[in-house]
Amino acid sequence: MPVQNAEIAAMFDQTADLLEIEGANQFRVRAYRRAARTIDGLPEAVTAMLEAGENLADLPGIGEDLAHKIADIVGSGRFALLDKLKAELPGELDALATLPGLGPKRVKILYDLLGVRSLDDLRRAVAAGHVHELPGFGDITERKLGEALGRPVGPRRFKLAVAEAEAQALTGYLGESGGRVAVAGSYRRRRDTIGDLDILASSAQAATAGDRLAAYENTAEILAHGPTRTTVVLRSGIQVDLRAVPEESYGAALLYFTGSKPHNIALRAIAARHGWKLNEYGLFAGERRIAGTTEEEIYDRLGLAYIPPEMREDRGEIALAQAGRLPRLIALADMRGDLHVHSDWTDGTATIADMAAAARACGHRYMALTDHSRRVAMAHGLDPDRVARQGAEIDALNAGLKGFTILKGIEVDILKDGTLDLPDTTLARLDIVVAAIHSFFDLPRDAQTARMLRAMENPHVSIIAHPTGRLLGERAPYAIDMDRVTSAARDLGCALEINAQPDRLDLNDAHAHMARSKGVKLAISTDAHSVNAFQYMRFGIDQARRAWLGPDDVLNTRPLAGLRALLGRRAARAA
DNA sequence: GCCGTTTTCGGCCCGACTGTTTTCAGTCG
Repeated sequence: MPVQNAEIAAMFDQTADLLEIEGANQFRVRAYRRAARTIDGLPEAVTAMLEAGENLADLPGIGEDLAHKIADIVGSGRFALLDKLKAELPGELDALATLPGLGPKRVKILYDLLGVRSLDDLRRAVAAGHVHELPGFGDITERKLGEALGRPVGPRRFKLAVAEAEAQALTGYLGESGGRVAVAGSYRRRRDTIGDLDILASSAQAATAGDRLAAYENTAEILAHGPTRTTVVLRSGIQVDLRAVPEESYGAALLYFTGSKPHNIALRAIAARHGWKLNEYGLFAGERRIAGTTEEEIYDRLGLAYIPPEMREDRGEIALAQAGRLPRLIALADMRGDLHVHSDWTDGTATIADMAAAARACGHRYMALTDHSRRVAMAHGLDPDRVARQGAEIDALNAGLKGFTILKGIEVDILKDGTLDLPDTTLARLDIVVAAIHSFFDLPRDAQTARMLRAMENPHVSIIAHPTGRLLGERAPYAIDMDRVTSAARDLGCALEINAQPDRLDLNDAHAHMARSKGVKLAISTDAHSVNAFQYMRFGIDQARRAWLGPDDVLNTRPLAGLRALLGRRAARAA
């Protein structure tokens, strides 16, 4: 099986971790991390790029040396430098460094002086009281490490929708004291999950915001509390970092704390090339502040078009902003319909009429009713007869609707062998066919990919729903070769879905970006099972913007006639 | 290890907070 981009990125990240522990040149460490981000964000498989004769050294952050190393990894499946580092630093030292308060230097001290190689080793050393005697350690550090070891391991991430509810309550409370309050960080970049909330407060008495956060009723623990920065953990477990900044630095601080970190580093490098300095207080020429009140003036001064937060990942957006060629990103207002909707005919909670009314209340002009097919027995999936009867009900409803249309659709199951759960004769009578996998999640990668491709080859299939099957925090995506799936989607004229359910957000941003770069059309749909679920559309829009999608990339920005034309083009191949 | 409006070597983003120190290193974002 060819080496995946994510595997190469993981190897480089681990190499960076271990190099750091060894005390290697920090810029060499950074080079590996940057290369890992580049590889991870590529729209195409590295193996395919090499086969096509492309020079990997042309990629940002990858030079001759790393290009050769990547080629070696692709050829052998192994990375010699990483193997060597693992031999020199056995155990799970990189995992140790994820504990709060432990970085590369202290991990090295623990390893050198106490032989600590794993979390269990450290647990024993703390219990034995050996840690506080080490240079650079003390009683407080030892106690905090003991506490951290007692908690579940791994950085906890929260779904965007969960973080949003928490953030809105908190900013409402903080805003009561006056001044501006904004949530920055990965929340503002609209990542699908959020590690912590970065909140910016600007007011005449800026420092009081920190005091208010410390006194917030949902604050469970105060980790740090200084004049400009306060860090707490809320009862929900979400960590909150609050920075209080003066009004004239608001834009610089918003830019800085929105990140991403690689984006900031790239901006600072541009500032440095002008002989300027960019920090969270402004853009400075010597002592003189030349920008900082707004993000816009900083981008402008650096010779860049304004980059929307969702694009700030250092995935090529800075070069586009320099050239004035940033794409016009899709917005919620562009959406004209929803193409994945359930009713109480299967596992939805509302009637078709009520769902249509709710979709219409969102400003939509159409919705595709796509209930489950018979294979999903638990949801009372539709057989051909019920599909026909449902179609009659939709005809009757449409006759009474003005300015809104219910499209006849189905979410048909993709069976284990890639055939579909309903006969072509049934599918042919529908306006739109959404196909999805709901079973056999653990097939081997090649088999799962072949299954998906076979389903896409059926010309009645308009859209593949939630193409990786992931449930955030609950179920990993099934093994599937998205490079091949997106290429097949392009070749076959089949669209892929960005499922807007906060638990799914599937395709994710990177895969949707890959699809867009190949010219594949996407549908952004809520998979609504209730009237309130149409509100989820905005989370799908978030991920679409992170994937650089514009209105033209998306099926359901089209007026109904335009949508029918696009769907018809696919169906015409069937005839 | 990368990279070039400082162009093939010598730089590489920058500041706050904590704990362990007694002027600062490490960590974090």
